[in-house]
Amino acid sequence: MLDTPTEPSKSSIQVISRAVEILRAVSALHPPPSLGKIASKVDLPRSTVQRIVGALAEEGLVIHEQGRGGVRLGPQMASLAAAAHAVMAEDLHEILLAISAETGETTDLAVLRGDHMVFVDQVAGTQRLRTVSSVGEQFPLTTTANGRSCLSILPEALASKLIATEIERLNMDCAFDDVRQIIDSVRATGFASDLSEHTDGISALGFAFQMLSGDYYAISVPVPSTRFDQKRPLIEAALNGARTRLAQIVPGIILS
Amino acid sequence: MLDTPTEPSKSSIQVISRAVEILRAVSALHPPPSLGKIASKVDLPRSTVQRIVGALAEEGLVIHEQGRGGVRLGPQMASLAAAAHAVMAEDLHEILLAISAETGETTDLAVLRGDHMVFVDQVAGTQRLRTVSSVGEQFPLTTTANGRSCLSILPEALASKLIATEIERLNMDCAFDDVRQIIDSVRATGFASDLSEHTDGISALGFAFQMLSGDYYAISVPVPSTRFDQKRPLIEAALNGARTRLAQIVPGIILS
DNA sequence: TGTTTTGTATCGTATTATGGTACAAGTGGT
DNA sequence: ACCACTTGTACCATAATACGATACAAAACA
Repeated sequence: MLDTPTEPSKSSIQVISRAVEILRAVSALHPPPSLGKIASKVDLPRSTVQRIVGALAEEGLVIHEQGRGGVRLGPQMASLAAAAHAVMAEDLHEILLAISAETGETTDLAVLRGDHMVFVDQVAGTQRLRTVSSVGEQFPLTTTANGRSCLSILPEALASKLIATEIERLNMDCAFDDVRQIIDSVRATGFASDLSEHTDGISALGFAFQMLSGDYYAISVPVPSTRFDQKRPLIEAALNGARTRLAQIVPGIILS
Repeated sequence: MLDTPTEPSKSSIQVISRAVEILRAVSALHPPPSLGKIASKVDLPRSTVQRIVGALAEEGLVIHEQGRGGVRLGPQMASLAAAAHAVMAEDLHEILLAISAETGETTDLAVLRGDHMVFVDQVAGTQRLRTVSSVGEQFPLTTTANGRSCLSILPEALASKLIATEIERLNMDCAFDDVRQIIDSVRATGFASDLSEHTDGISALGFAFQMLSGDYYAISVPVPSTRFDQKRPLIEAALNGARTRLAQIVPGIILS
């Protein structure tokens, strides 16, 4: 039909491909687009767009703006979204379990929310002496392994802003460039560490990734500083395993 | 092809309907289902399911579990999900704007997270003397309008548990049944109120709803108690307008 | 007023998805 | 070891399916 030089467009159902393309267009175009706008954006006949949008609307994936024309993502989209989120949460939890099993240490999952890291999941370690922190707790960015790892993959401007505000907020005695240097070394090694800098006696190792939803997550393994050096290779191996696992289940994910 | 006594299945693209059905099946079946499982669940030939799943996989909406078979919701689903969430947030913000314009008062949006209400959005009122609270703040359930409205639409068991724990946590002097009675009256009137019970001098009126994502939200209008009685009819009207607006843009929404 | 864009509907055509069938690999039971 | 069953993958003739040009009323823009 149309030569597609950019996309091989292998063998699959065209309608679904087109429908997804339309959904993307709807979510991208900001004043709720009309059928014509969508048609020109995805380069399809208006009538074709009409049918597909009609089908999507019947499923509740899009809704026709009441009154004047316009198509927006619908509530059923959010419903499926929630399901997808739950699945990802499960996947991440399994990854935490694996890390914890390999290292015997506690493993944490945190997400960047505003200017804090917020713990959203945790798997306790099997060691007698183990670190504790609770889901929902908030942590700073510049002094923790997960915060630092997130900073290392954030856009330059945003990272700088967050660092500056946190230095001011916490009245830290370190200089802005000190933090920058730490972040640079995180980028170089792929791992962020925290050597008793946030909590005395606790060190941590971690890495970060950005979900396709746009959220920044970080996995970190905090351990008592007394055995940190000894266990570090083991933890790094486990974290690398988690990284490859993540890359498998989320193609195109941005890893630290 | 097949008689569909339950569903008229008007005129639309079957593939999309089937694809959505399959997506739902994938998200519902808990051990990541195989093609066969999906096929029997949605009552379609395996080969058909294979093609559709293949197409969905090419779009990243589902992924084949590595190793042994199994289909899960994919990362692109979460991506679209995030877009849908953003759209809903915009819609809600517009509703807040409308309420605030109609009443001249501040309007808040809160979501139930764990055992707290968390403010997620706010539109400031135009009155000289206006209430203030900040996004991210947390509020208890039993003494606030938005908390009470959420309790009124929560499943009975969960609501009871949350009420009990909060009474204990806050060392409240009121009895469990007192709160239950308040919630019952919320159910009867459709509005939850807070008459200077949470913050002295501030009263509020609100209602709650459950998004298709499963989250419980509440919209509330806090006003200085001095003018609460006078403005109450106006606020109720504005809130009712918001309710109908919500029902329009989110068909099937559960309102308080 | 005229002109463009909106949503909606119809309809003949051939492109499209269909689903029956088949095969190799792997699993669980006996 | 076996068999029975399910897994993912592939092929292909068929007709049902989605296609898209065309048309129309209404509303928005100029």
